[in-house]
Parts: sequence; structure tokens; C-alpha cells
Amino acid sequence: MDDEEASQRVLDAAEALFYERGLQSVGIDDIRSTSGVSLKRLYRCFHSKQELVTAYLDRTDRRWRAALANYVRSAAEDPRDAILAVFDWLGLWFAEPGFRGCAFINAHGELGEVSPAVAAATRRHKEALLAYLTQLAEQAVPGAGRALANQLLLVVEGSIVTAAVHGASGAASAGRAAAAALLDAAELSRTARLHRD
Amino acid sequence: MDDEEASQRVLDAAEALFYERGLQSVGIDDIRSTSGVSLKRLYRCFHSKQELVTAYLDRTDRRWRAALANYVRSAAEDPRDAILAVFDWLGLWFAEPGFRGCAFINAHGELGEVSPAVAAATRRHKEALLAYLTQLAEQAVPGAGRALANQLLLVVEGSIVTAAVHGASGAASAGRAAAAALLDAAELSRTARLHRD
DNA sequence: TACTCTAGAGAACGGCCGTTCTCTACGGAA
DNA sequence: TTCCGTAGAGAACGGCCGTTCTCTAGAGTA
Repeated sequence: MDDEEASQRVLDAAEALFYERGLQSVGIDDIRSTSGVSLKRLYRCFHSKQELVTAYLDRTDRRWRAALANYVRSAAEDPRDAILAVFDWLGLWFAEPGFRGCAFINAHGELGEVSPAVAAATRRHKEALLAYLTQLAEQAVPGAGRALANQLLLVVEGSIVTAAVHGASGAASAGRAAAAALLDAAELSRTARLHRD
Repeated sequence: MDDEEASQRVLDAAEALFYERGLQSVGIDDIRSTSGVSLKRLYRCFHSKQELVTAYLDRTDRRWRAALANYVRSAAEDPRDAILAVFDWLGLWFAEPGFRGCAFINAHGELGEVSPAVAAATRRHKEALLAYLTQLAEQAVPGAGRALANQLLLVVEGSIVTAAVHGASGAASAGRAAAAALLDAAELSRTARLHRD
């Protein structure tokens, strides 16, 4: 086993444990025994727990956003469907075993500004999500994408949090319905604007 | 200083510290020194840290929901305004110094099912919030309150989380705009339903 | 075979945390 | 004044955690 594979195993273990139990509840020794990587090598690959947390959040950010974008790209035909597909994907995610909300919201809630690195990673993740939603919203309702995306972001975050606290039931479909209504409203005010000018 | 006052002081210190730094980052000694209550008395009033956490969450739940309901009651004239006033109050809350999101979402994100007591308190709090929103929504759009409240809850939660991560700017007003659009949509489909029947 | 280098296992270390215990001082009753 | 009960201060205890260090075994090379 070379360092590359060891890093992956450690990161896999860290992801599973951090996501399930939180950052502070998981000890390095838990990650060591779960990954099967010796402490010596673990500390060669990641110089500290903090570095491991950062790597965990970075990889989660990349994977999560890629999975969402892939699903939306392959499931949606037009811009409006794309936005609704976001919530279909959320529903699939919520139904996964072990779902426990957004890793970033959880980490940020746990540490907040106590850990500037975690806070910064959370902000980056949410900004990227907002940028993605803005892109989708701009395609669906040209000229009103930014305002719509801000509202959609609230519904997405709310769905995730509600699903995490209450279990999957209904949060995704309620979010989808809310998104559809917000889309309708944005389209309506856009056509009204066009007719006025 | 009697036990009653000591309990209040301890709870005040716990609230400030837990909310700012999270549950696990705060030690009993921090609470002792901040409250100025001796360790002996502290443990007489609260038998363990867990009990103190539970008391903190309970009091926060009561105060938070009372503050929201009071504001809405005094600020809104009709049912529609009441729902929009919820987001005005959120905006005031977000702007308070030291605002760091929802104490329950943070605690739940930190510990999740690792602490069943925290998870249960979070569920209770959010169910009470949903019940309150359902009551407001039912007054605004009779017969469609439940569905509307489910959507409003998502927007409320999303606003809180977004404000916590990104700072106050815009989350409350975006939430207000989204709520208004969702209200319009619910009213529209209600009148359509009435005309159909 | 003899030597060297590396890796793994886990002991060790310093520090913190929740909780309990000890010691001292003091206020009120006899 | 003497005794008693209580309170506070903080030491003590057991345990965990992140990180480093030690020791041993084995693989590769001459």
C-alpha cells in the first residue's frame, strides 16, 4: 500500500466518521482503526487533524456539487426542469442511508468562527452553490436569475436542514413545490416587465 | 446569592458560550468562571453538563418562539402581514451582534444522533415552529395552510442558515420576497379552487 | 549471512475535561 | 466563646485526545 492509497483510505474513513458523528466527536484513533492505516503513515499523509478536516470538506464539496450537476444535466431538458431536478436530486440524497444533512452546515454549526478554516470552506461551498443556482435561474428567467437564485438557495438550504432534523419525508417535495411557485412568480413578473417596456 | 439566582447566572453564561462556540468547545470551567458560580453550587443546580445543555436548549426554545410570536402579534394587522412579519423579525435577529444561526441546527449539526437528547430537543423546537407557521398560514389561506407552512418552514430555515454562513445581508429580505411569492401562489390556487367548485 | 532502511504497533507525553473530594473560612446558634 | 453546618476555592482523579517517540520485525541489498 503506497501513500496515495493510504491517503484515500484515510479520507474515506474520515468522511464516514466526521459526517456521521461530527468533527470533535471523532478521534484520530477512530480514523486510524477504521482506515487500517498506521498512525505514522496517517501523520505523513495529513500533518494534523485540522488538515484532515480541510481535506474532507474539500473533497465533499467537489463530489457533492459534481453529483448534483451531473444529475441535473442528464435529467433535465429545459431550464425550468433543471431547477426542479435539483430538488429531485435532493430527494434521492435525503433517502440515502446515513443521510445527516449538509456536511458544511453541520461543521459550521459545530465550530463556527472557532475554526476559521471550516467557516471559510463553508462560505466557499455555499457561494459555489449559489453561483450554480444563479446560472440555472438565469437560463430559466433571463434578467431575474440573481434574485430567483437567492430565493432558491433558501429553499435548498431549508430542505436540507429540515430533512436532516425530521427525516427525509416531504422536505424535498415541499422544496420542489416551493421552487415551482417561485419560478412561476419570477416568470410572471418577467413577462409583466416585458409588456410594460 | 441563592440557588435560584445561581441557576440563572449559570444558564446565562451557558447560553452565551454554547451559542458562540458550540457545545463541545465549551468546558464546565468556562461556564464557572463566566457565571462566577462555584463548581460545587453549579453541580448542585445542574447535575451534569448534559443537563445544562438540555436546560439551555429548553430556555432558548421558549424565549425564541415567544419573541417571534410577540413581534408578529404586535407588528401585523392581517394574516398575510403576519407571515411577512416573521421575516422582518428574522432580519432583526440576524442583525443582532453575535448572531450565529439557529442554536438547534448548530447543536444538531454538531452532535446529531450522538446525543439523542439534543436531537429530540431540535425536533421539538422545529415541530413547534412548524405548528406556529401552520397556524399563521391557515389564517392567511384557509384550507391550504399545511402545504404553505411546509414551504414557509423551508424558507425560514434557509434564511437562518444562509444568514449564519454569509452574514445577515439579504437573507431575510430574500426570504420575505420568497414568502410573498409563495403566499400569492397559495392564494391564487385557492381562488381557482373556489371558482372551480 | 550481515547490514540497513522502513513500516507498523502501540507506548508515552502533555494537556484538557467532567466530576468529585478536600481543606479552609466564616456565619449563626447555644 | 465554642460548635456546627455550609460555601467556596481549587486540587485531585480518571479518562480521553492529538501528536510524537520507541521498539521490533521484516524486506531489500551486497
